[in-house]
Amino acid sequence: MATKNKSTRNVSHKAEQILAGALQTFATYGYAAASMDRIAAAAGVSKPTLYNYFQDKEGLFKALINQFTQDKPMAVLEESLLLQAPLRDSLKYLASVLLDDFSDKQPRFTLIRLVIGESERFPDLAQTFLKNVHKPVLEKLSYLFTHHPDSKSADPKVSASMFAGSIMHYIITQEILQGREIVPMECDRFIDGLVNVLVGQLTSTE
Amino acid sequence: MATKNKSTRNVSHKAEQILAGALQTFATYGYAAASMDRIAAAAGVSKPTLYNYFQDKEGLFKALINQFTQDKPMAVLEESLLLQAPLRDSLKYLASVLLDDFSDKQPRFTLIRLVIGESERFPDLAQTFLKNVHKPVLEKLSYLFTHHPDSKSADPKVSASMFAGSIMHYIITQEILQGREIVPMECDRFIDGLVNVLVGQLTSTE
DNA sequence: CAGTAACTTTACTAAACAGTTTAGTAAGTT
DNA sequence: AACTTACTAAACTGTTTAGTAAAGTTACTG
Repeated sequence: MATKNKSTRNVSHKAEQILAGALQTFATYGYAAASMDRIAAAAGVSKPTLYNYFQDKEGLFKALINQFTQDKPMAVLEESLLLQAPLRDSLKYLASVLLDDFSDKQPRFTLIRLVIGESERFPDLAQTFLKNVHKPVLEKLSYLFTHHPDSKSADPKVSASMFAGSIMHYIITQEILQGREIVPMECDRFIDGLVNVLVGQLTSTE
Repeated sequence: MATKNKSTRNVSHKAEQILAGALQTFATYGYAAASMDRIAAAAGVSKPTLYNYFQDKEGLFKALINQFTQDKPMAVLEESLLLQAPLRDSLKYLASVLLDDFSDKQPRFTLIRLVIGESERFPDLAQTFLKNVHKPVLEKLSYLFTHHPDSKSADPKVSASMFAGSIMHYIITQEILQGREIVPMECDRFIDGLVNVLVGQLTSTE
């Protein structure tokens, strides 16, 4: 009785199973080259079951991307806490959260690659990504650069964009484009330098 | 007699014609969903001619991407000139070159999208992009942050990465993901703020 | 004029694809 | 036992695909 209860509480267990297989397959092949047969096989599910849970390939893809854009990466972090800690520490913590801490890491990077790569064919997914994932991050950073006592930022929105942009660019070049050998940059060194530039490196030697 | 000379001097005119059609088609559909028939039609060329100039679809795609990674965006800019001008001006000029000046703009952004989107299937193209396009930009910026008298950068490589990363991120969010409405940011304000943070905004009010 | 090279149109093959249908199975419910 | 729900495996439809082959067309060249 530990392994079953097929149709009782498992209302959407199959749906999650399908989404997991879809993520793996879309990540490997991209949207167009990922066949529904392969997705079904990767999910351990028959093809008609795919169409039982999702209307068509497009619907499955959109559901997959939308699922990822639901869980905001930094919702955990209270603004009040970030304002109490030294700005340097808060930013370092935010950087580490965005870069690799918890949350499996690789699926998130895959999502970014898919959203960018298919943005011409699925522009609404790009908009959703910006609205649900990117914009909240920017706003939290802007709030921090505006209200934190340590901040001397002349333009908090630009500072926020630089912070988020530098990190997203780091993810793209190092993880997505696999540039660890061609343009090497150690993660901690990057975070340190990034925070130093944005908050001023005066307090570090003291 | 003004329109023809079919096989005389036009040694690779057809090849360029095909590449132009391929760019347009790959940009619209992505790699997998761009059919050779559509590419031929877009290029104004018959399908067998495609295969006369390129071995197969993969070869055509690689040739297209490699063509773009040949012309470095900042090869024009002499290091000596950049060192003589105020750092602020040099950086602003570099930013405007990377963001929109000359070079049609849109094809370059399309290239970035394709390289990112297909990086799983064509990892060697991603490597070529990093080596031929991204790395030279980083090195020129590093050189500038290291040797320019105005520069007080504690870690020039990180400063270079922040500069290039912020601009690439701006291109991705604003142009590729079409975020002008959701996360608006005026281009000049962004460049000004970016340069101010990286060189210090002291000299601007004076 | 004959020849050649580059191209065209047309037609084809073999495979893969999205999506559907059919037939059948395993389980829980009444 | 009969019914329902949820699934599976397999075959099938119609379309699209990459890539090739054949035969005709155009224009330059000797």
